[in-house]
Amino acid sequence: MGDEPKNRFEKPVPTLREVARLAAVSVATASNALNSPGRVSEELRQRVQRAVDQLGYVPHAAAQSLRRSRGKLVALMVPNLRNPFFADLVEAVERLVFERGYSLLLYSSGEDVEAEIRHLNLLRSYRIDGLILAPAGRREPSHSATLAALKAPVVLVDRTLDGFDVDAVQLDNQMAGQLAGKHLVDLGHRRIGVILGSSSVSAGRERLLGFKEALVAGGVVVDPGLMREVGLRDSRAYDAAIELLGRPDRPTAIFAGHSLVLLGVMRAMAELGLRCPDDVSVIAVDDFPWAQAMQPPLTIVAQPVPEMAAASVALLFDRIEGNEAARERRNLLPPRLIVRDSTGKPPKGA
Amino acid sequence: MGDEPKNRFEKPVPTLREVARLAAVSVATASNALNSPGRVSEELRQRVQRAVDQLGYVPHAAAQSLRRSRGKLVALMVPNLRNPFFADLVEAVERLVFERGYSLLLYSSGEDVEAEIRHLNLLRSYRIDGLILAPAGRREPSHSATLAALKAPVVLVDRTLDGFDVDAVQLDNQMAGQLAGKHLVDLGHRRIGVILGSSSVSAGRERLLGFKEALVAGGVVVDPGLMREVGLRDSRAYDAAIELLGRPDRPTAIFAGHSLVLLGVMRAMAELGLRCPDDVSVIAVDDFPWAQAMQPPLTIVAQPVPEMAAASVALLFDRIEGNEAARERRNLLPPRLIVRDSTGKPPKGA
DNA sequence: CAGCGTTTGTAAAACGTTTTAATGAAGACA
DNA sequence: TGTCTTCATTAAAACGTTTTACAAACGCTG
Repeated sequence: MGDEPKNRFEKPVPTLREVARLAAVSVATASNALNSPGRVSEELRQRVQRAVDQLGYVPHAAAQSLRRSRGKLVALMVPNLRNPFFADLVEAVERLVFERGYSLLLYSSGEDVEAEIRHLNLLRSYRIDGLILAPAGRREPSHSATLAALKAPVVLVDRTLDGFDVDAVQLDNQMAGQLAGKHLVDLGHRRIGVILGSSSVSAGRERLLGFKEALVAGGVVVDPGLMREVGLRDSRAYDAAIELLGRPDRPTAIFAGHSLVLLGVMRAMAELGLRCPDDVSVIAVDDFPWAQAMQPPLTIVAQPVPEMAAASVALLFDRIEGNEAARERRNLLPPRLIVRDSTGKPPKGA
Repeated sequence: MGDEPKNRFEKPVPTLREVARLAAVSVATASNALNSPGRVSEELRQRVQRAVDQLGYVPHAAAQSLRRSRGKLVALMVPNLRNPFFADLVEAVERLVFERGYSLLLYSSGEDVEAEIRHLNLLRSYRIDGLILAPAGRREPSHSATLAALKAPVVLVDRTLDGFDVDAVQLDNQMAGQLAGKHLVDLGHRRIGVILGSSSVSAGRERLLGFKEALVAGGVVVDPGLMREVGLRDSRAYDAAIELLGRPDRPTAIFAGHSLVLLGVMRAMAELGLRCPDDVSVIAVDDFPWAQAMQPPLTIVAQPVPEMAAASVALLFDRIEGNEAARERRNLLPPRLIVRDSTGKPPKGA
């Protein structure tokens, strides 16, 4: 009954025109009062401000974005939010981006390069100001064109796309591998298993490289038979661990490429009734909240996530704000070895 | 060197005008060909399509959003990405939203109601089509106005805002509490400690309510002295657990309100050298990947995260697509008890 | 008071779309 | 043949801003 508008939302959103009318100035003046207060007398500025407050005016981002060509919009794409490293990264990036008055478009590629490309294409519509990308995997031929089509600065984080000249922020993965390798060698391990996420992502390759270096430097021969490369699904890490730890001459220590692999390894050890570190020492890259609540608390090579987030955002906004000067910059951040109780001397018999 | 444009991005993004020109039709026809193919002859449709492909045209979301009043933009705000429950939720929601051709603006309130309000206000500019909100805490006076100012449908998830008539998707938290309580009572526990996140979030209150019901139904008296309410920071859960488990008549079982609390409890038990479940049984709400890799694997009341995500998105798009019919709908999803090894009979002496 | 730079304000164009209303062409009908 | 429909196409207005270019008013200087 009645002639009330069926529309659920009573009053339309106030526009700048109405603000201007209420303040008895032109639209141009209203706009100036808000954006370049210098161009307008103090009196009018206040009048406009009052009108804004009274009406609860908020600028229409789409209209602004159309006119300027800046949408105050930044995109972040990660492979997988279930990986605590990326969850932390997203949380930190969101905070920093918000502080600058920007909003964050979030995409998850699900570790699937094709999905990644599809997402990037949808993204084109939004005319984002910049993109922070943790790529799903190795560089695809289409990457180049797709990213260029964005026409916005790109910062790569965590993983790189080979031969791609954009800014990048990464863990010093080689050093991370070295830290882990040296730690195990120093403890006296000589037969060491490695389970890697995927060597098709740059981070994995480099971690392995550093790890091998450390072993060689410690006079340990690296046995290719003790290395496994699982995809990015943890169940496969579990299988690999079962197989590696089930053999008669099982390794005395395992190096896991990242925390999701570690998850599989720990499940496998529980399954096989192996004790840590008494039977097998375990170390991995990627700290995460649960690492210190495990029994035993896990020895980890930690990534400085807040610093990585800060560096990515800083690099990105540097470009956004038009500092075209430098060519691409690569920002390597140092890992930190956190020794807890999952690593110890190898068992006597071994 | 020479007279190349200094601008880093060579060609400007193609516009619909240029598509139209290339296809030798008017802009209107080009637009129609893309949006309402029925209104245009097949021949022209194809010509336009070819031009689009050739130029790599992508519509300008801001311009579209200005003209229609639909931006293909949905916002999701969660309290904290470090909580694996929310990480999973975001991942699932992103996928579903993307499938519908929308993009996701992500915000994290950091469990801070004031930040939440600030975020919501920034959000107003974007004229989003809808919002999925997991509120940081209890309802604030400003919530009502702030959400209304969004002028977009809102779906609450995980937590509700009391007395707020919007669609909501939640775990049946009371049942979750009951499940946990009944499980412990059935095992024979009588002195049971409870550590809750915060009773100012609806989920916490309801879990506690159900838990008590189960105890009472099992003829167990609930001892208020064994209940602790910690904020949302895990360190406080740790302190509470240390205190509760340090007393001479320590409880034989602990019920943790959610996984971050559980984290504190497990650290405390390690600290105190208590074995699980031999000394103390532990159960919590919120499954997470690491729960089954712990020693022992943890008994958990799991939330059906994918279903919750699907329900929220479905409810939201139902509104977005204009089904105003119903009044608010509340969608309670059932929890599932996953019995692993962290719960057992109480120790003999107790 | 003429000339001139400086403020302060505004009208109007522009951004890239969608949509409404108008145009014209081609058949159908008498 | 003229009129009436239908259909495909388009010109132009609109969405809510920012910005450019100009006008008016003011304060100086000589």
